[in-house]
Order: sequence, then structure tokens, then C-alpha cells
Amino acid sequence: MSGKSKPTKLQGPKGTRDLYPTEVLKRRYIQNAWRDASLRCGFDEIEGPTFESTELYSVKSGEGILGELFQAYSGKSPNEVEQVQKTGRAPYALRPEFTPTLARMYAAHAKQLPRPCKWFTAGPYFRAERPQRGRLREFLQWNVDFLSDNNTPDGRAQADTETMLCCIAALENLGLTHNDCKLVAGHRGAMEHLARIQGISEERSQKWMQLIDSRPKMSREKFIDHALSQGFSEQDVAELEYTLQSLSILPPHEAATRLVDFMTQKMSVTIDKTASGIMQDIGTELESIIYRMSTQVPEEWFKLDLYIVRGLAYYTGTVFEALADGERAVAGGGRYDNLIELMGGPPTPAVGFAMGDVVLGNLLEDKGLMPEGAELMEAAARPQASIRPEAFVVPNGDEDNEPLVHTLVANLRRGVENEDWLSRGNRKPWHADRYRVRPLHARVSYKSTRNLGKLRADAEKQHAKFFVEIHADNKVEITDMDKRESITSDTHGSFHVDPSAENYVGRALSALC
RNA sequence: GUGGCCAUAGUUCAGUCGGUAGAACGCCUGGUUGUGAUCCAGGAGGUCGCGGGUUCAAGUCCCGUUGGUCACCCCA
Repeated sequence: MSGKSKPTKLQGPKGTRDLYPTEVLKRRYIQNAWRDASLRCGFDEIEGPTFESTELYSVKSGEGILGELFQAYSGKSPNEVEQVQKTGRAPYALRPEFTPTLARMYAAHAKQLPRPCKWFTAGPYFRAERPQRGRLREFLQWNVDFLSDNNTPDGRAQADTETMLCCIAALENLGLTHNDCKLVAGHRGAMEHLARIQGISEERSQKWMQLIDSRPKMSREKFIDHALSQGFSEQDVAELEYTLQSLSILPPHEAATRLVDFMTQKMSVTIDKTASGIMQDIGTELESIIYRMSTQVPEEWFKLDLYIVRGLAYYTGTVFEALADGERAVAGGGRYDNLIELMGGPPTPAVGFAMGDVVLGNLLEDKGLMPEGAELMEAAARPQASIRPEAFVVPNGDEDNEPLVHTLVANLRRGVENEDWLSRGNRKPWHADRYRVRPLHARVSYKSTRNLGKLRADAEKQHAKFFVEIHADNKVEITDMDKRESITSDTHGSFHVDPSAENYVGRALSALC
């Protein structure tokens, strides 16, 4: 420094944040909620590098992402520098999203990884966009992905449901209710078929999906203008509206069946039989999702809205968003059955979503759900969810028990809130007396077997602490996997699946763990 | 990438028609009071984001630039 010229004050780069002690705690509070939710839902934490080869993003992403990459190079070799100057493309890029890394990581070890593979990760991401409300150039994002090999309609539905429930679990952890925010799902696959029926070609489909995606943002007049400008006709829009409007007034499960009836009918006369077979599968899948959601979360949380298609090209099935008034989407995701293969991995159906800390933080502040002062310090240091699975729930014999497994697991993961806390006007999610039965890390087996020995082996492989069998009459038996002994009804009474029951199994488990 | 608004003390903001700087809170010092909470007195702290221009004179008007913010585009 030359003495004469005074040092200029350096500002942080555009779109970045400096986090002082209080903000760090607020962010930790959010991260903890994410981690807790994913752990309890049986997802394992992974981490990838924060920068990747630029190539990784060009494979799948196309212009959209490439224009907004922060690029990097080491500067160690002259030809590297030359290449950057020539092509304008550096060999590395700060990651703008996690999915390509996930695909890469999965592909590299696909053969030795357990199936299904349930992974989550939270960390910083970078996009060279113009910052605005809810969007910065560096932000924290939580990614949750469910990769499986079960490609039946019901298998997909189970993965979709679990993934969406994990998203809801985090929102609930943070004190958000279905009055603040909802999970709204559509189905890209169904909409693609609908487009085919309408005579919209596969080449124009991506444009059509982006158009549909934009519908909620504008008036009908503007929407039609927009459609015309994209090369679609007023007739196209009218057909779309006719189909979807008649469905939107129906309860979700009826809407799903009606949609399928409508499309298979159309297809049987117009196109081919395999298409109508696929449509049947989509119908089964949608019905299963709707049924599963209805048994695992209060129904107000979940809405079907086929206008939700999301802009990204690679979605193939269910797509969903967590939506709150006055904010951009809090979370978004969907099923991407072809992407892993596209990235050089084995064919792997998958579903996942991402949630950023910026919009979520805005929402929490607006709703008065961000703790401050002493409460913030305590809230940010709350005990974390158990990494080790606390309960491994299986049905015993009776087929009728199987739906109960999912309901019980959902309840164990959610915990039971105290009456006192619930009836208190100024209750906050971080208050110590929130739970009567704390949320637990609960897992299920994805094996198709009913053989108890094999299920027990599965539980052992996952290092579960307690093995939970559901018997007839909603009675539950618990086995301590470490001590290899049954917790008998003599010492603890017989346990029940009903959270309101005095001998609720979750209460026993939370005491034991 | 396009457009609107904004930038003055540590913070939140006033600042009229162009006449070289103000409040509140916070901070520091002293005093009162049964704590460190109240009240009183005093004090420190500003190249008005940065760079040009117009003018006798610019926080104020003009141009540029950087940053913030909001909307569009886009959404991983």
C-alpha cells in the first residue's frame, strides 16, 4: 500500500451474504430442521464437491444453466488459460445444483449401493443470476433424493410419497402449517400424454410444458397471448382448460380416476394400446400417491393441481412444489426416471426435490417463526435427530396390516404434540414442551418379502435399534435389536399403533431410545 | 440479459426552491436512583457509495460506475 492512496473498502461480491453471529444461528436452525426431517425419514447424508467439471453440467443442462455458471480454473497451466480466453469456458464450475453430482456419485458406485438409495445433502450452491427477493448468487440448498429400482406404479408412488412427506416434515418441524404453505403436485407424464392427445408433437412439448407452468402467473388473456406467441392455438388452450377444469372441482382421488378414464378412452380410439397401458399405470400411480398421502399427513397439506408441470425438461412423472402466498416456491422437485441413465449411470428411476434457505428464511420471518435472542440460541442447539434408526417397522403376516405400517411410520416420524402446547396461543415450534412423544427416526423395509427373518435381517443391516412388528388388532411388539430380546407385555404393557392411546408404541420407543 | 426505485452517523431514517449536516436509537463519560433496569447532563462519531459534469455554490441537478432492492426472463 502506497501510503498516499487510502485503501478502498472491499465489499462482498454481489448477491452474497455476510453472516454475523445471529444470522449464523438462524441458518443453523434451518439446516438442523432439514437434517432432522431427512434423518427421521430414513435418508442418509452425503456430500459432494462444491465445484465440478463444467462438462458435467453441459451434458444435461443446456443453455439455461450454462449461462448462469460461475466458472473456475486453476491458472496452473498455460493452455488452460488459453482455453478460457478462446472458448469463454473454464474447465470447472461452481455447482449450481446437486442433481448432476448425485447422478455422478450414484453411477460411480451403483453396483455396491443399497437399493433403494435414499440420500440427502445440504450445502452452498452458486448461480450467476441477478439477485432479487428469494434469490441470491450464493445460497444454501437442501436436496433429498430417492433412487430405487422398483419401477412399478406402486413402487413409484411409495417413493414419491415418502419424498414429499420428508419435505412436509421439514416444514412442520419449523412450525409451518397447511395454512401457511401447501404441497401441490402435478404429473408431468400425464400432461405429456394429454399433449399428445391434443396433437401437440413431442418436439414442441417442452415449450408447451413451460407454457402450462406459467399459467398461474398471469391472467387468462395474457396466457392466451403468450400461448399464441409460442406458436400454439387458442384451441389448444381451450382443450387444456376443458380437461383440467372439469377435474379441478373433484376430490383428488376422483380427479385421478377421471383423468385416466378420459385419456385412455381418447387413446383407445385415436392412438395405440401401449399408450393407454402407460396411462393406466399413471392412473394407478396417482391414485396410490393420493391414497398414501391421505393416510400419512393431514389432508389439507396436499393438493393435486395438474397445472404444476415445472419448467425443467427432465421430469417424467410426479412433479411438486411447496407453495406459500406471496413467495416464490419454497421447494420444488419431481420424478426424473431417465436422468441417471442420461448421465452415464444404470437405468434408475428416481424422485427428489430441493429447498433453498432464502425463500424459506423469508417465509419464516414473515410468519414470526424465526426465533430471536435467547430462544434462538436454544433453538439452534436443540438435540438433533438420531442418525441411527430408532424403529424399524414391519407388518406381521396379515396383508391388512401393511397400510398401517406406513401410517405408523409417518406418526413415529412426526411425533405427538402436547395438548398444552397446541392450545397455547403464542406457541412456537422451538418451545421445549412441544412434544409429548418426540419424533423418531423410523424406517420401513423395501423388500417385497413377508418373511420375518429376512425383514429382521434387513433391520439389522440398517443397524436399527428397535424392531417393531404390527400384529392383528393394531397391537405392536417391540424387539431390542442390540440385546436381541423382546420387550414383553409384562414389563411395558402391550403397545398400540394409535398415537392417542395411553400405550402408544411411539411413547414406549421414545422412552427406550 | 431488460426495466423501476434506492444509497446521508454504528443502525433506522429526515434534509424544503441548489446556499458545504440533522433526529431517534445505539455507543462513551459524568451525575441521580436500592444493581447492568429508570431519569438528567455532556461527548465521540459523516470525503452525504464511488468517479466525472453543470454552477459563484451540489447531499440536492445531469452522466457514468458500484452495490442494494423489486419486477421481467429463468428456475436446477
